[in-house]
Amino acid sequence: MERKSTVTIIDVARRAGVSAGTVSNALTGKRPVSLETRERILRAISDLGYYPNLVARSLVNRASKTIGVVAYGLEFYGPSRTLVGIEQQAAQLGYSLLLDLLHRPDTRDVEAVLNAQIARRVDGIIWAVHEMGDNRAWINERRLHALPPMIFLTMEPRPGASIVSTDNRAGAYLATQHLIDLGRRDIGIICGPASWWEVRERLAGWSSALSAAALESSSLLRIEANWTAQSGEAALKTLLERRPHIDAIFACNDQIALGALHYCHATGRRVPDDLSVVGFDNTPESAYFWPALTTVRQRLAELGRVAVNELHRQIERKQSQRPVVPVSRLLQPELIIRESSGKIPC
Amino acid sequence: MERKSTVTIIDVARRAGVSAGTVSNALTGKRPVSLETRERILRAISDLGYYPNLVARSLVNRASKTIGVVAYGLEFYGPSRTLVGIEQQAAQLGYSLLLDLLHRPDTRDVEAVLNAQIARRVDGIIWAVHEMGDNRAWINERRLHALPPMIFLTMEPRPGASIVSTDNRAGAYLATQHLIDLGRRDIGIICGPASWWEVRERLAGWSSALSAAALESSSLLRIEANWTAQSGEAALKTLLERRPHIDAIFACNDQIALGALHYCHATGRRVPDDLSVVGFDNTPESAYFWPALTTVRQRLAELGRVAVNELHRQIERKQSQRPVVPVSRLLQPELIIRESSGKIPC
DNA sequence: AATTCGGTTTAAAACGTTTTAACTGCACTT
DNA sequence: AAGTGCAGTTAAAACGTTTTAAACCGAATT
Repeated sequence: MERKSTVTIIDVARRAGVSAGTVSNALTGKRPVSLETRERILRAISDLGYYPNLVARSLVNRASKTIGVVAYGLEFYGPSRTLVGIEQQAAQLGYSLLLDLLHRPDTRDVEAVLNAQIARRVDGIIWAVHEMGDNRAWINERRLHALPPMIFLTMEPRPGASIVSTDNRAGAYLATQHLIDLGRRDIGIICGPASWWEVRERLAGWSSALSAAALESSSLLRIEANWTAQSGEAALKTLLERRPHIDAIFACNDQIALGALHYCHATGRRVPDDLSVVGFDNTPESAYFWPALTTVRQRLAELGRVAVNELHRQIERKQSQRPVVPVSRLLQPELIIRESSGKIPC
Repeated sequence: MERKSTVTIIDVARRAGVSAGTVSNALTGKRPVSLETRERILRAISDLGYYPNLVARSLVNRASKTIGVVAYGLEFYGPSRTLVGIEQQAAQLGYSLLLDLLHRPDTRDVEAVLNAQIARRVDGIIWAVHEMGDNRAWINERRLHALPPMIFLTMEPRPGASIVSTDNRAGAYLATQHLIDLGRRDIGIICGPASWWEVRERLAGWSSALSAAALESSSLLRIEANWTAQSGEAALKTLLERRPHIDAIFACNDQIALGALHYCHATGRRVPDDLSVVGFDNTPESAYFWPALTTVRQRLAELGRVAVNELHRQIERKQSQRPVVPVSRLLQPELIIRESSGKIPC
């Protein structure tokens, strides 16, 4: 069990009185090795404390059993939760993770990071940077074809691209419909930056629920925040100055909702009676906001796991020379009803 | 700029009418190449769209420009924030990150993950799993000596180990002293699991501040929670049943504090008048709790950056055959005073 | 004129695996 | 008795770099 300076497959071969190729075969099981020599080899391996050098293996295999992950905003709940899901499933399937973070989400110039990952011979890439602005301008079918298999998270459908995403539109619809069902009639939305695709989807869900109920969804009821509690508080203030009789708010994430709750407390508004509030994400803390937050649950870890599974399938197809067909998946969110939303008091 | 199936350094050499070694020299700059041939080489590189294969480079260099990160609990604020710091500084210094997550924080059997990282020839490892129970039993000076350079986060000092950590004891002392200064006399603590080293440190800080002020720090004033808001709420309930006249709480993280606030609201206690609450971490949301939370700020991203810098230094020393001397660093936290703590009302 | 020298360049040998193609025995057919 | 197959093994050739040791060349020194 001693780990010497560095013991190679040749040392093992020598000690087992066999050739390096045979040791390799015993290890990978790709071709048969007699029981007796296998045992001798295994003993030699444990005697010497041999552990195969995966770098050398990657070089000859032209595959590294590594998935590249490109992410942004890991300090936020959504992305980090998703990463956990990615790692779990990757580990399950025997992959390691090579992690790169973008420092700005709207980076158009992705060549450097893409090249760095490819240079390390990742078998596939999960692009976990949300779509916003034109940070997807570099994607086209021809380009994708020249790259290793890729899965994009949270992105507008595009020919040739495999996408895994929460159904944001459905989630926003659920939240809004819930408020309508409670008798709310003036339902505002505090959304994230409209340059984000998922925000536009949530806006669409909100406004289609309102239209279906013949309620107003004018842009006067809509205001942008930047995902933080601070911006949520400021947004609600502005919105209420503009439309004082708003009786419900759909906040596009739980932090924004938290800021909104804070503003209500500070100005003496009662939640849910005067103003009902619904968030999005179902962060663990949201159940302990005051009052406990009604919100839309995304299965973020599941998102990551699904992405890895799909990527794995594509990698296997590619390595066996079969054609890779892009597949996209939409995950359905779910409404969690708590105490920040309620009927209009009589 | 065409990316062919795979273009190697030999293709470049051929096109530039030069040997592979010279291309390598031009690229790495390790030995001189005449201006004229360098230009020819660079042109060939861009003509062919060549990008060096880092796997091959790692094999011969026996160094991968990769840092291994072993973490736990990435879905929580602390660890994910730290990881962002690690990534930033690593990218700055030209390292990639190989990420492995433990699924249980108290895993004693770390051989598998350690071996996997070493097999991929990481240049160094950041062990970002907090110390708890005996999950550090495997560490000893001899063992460390046989491993690549390692930095441990948040761990009790040990001979031979390099450690980077927040000064948890000092942070707890700050929080408690603040409550004492406000005139509070019955100061409880809701801590995380006492098997965690950082929790024991915070307990020590709390009790030493109380002792210094000649106040009680009996175990009746102390209760454990499991870091979640839910457990924080339950803990405060129990604590108040046991000691009804408690007038201040130091919560060992912001989530626990959130749960405590929630319980106060639910039972009609006024914060900060009836009960002052101080948290730990300074999560972005804590400023928007109701009331805004007084808390202890840890510089988590900085923690990660410091760890990478120190690891980098050790890697360089090791690669140039100089002795690697372990170095530990304690980062000082800072008290952020908001509205959840206040003087005893007259 | 012969020697030395420093800047460039190169062919070949690593790095540690897997794969290929060939070669054993040996049992089984014909 | 010769041929066929098959399980097991091996030496050598990849994989795509960097490094080593040697060689080259023109200028400067003796």
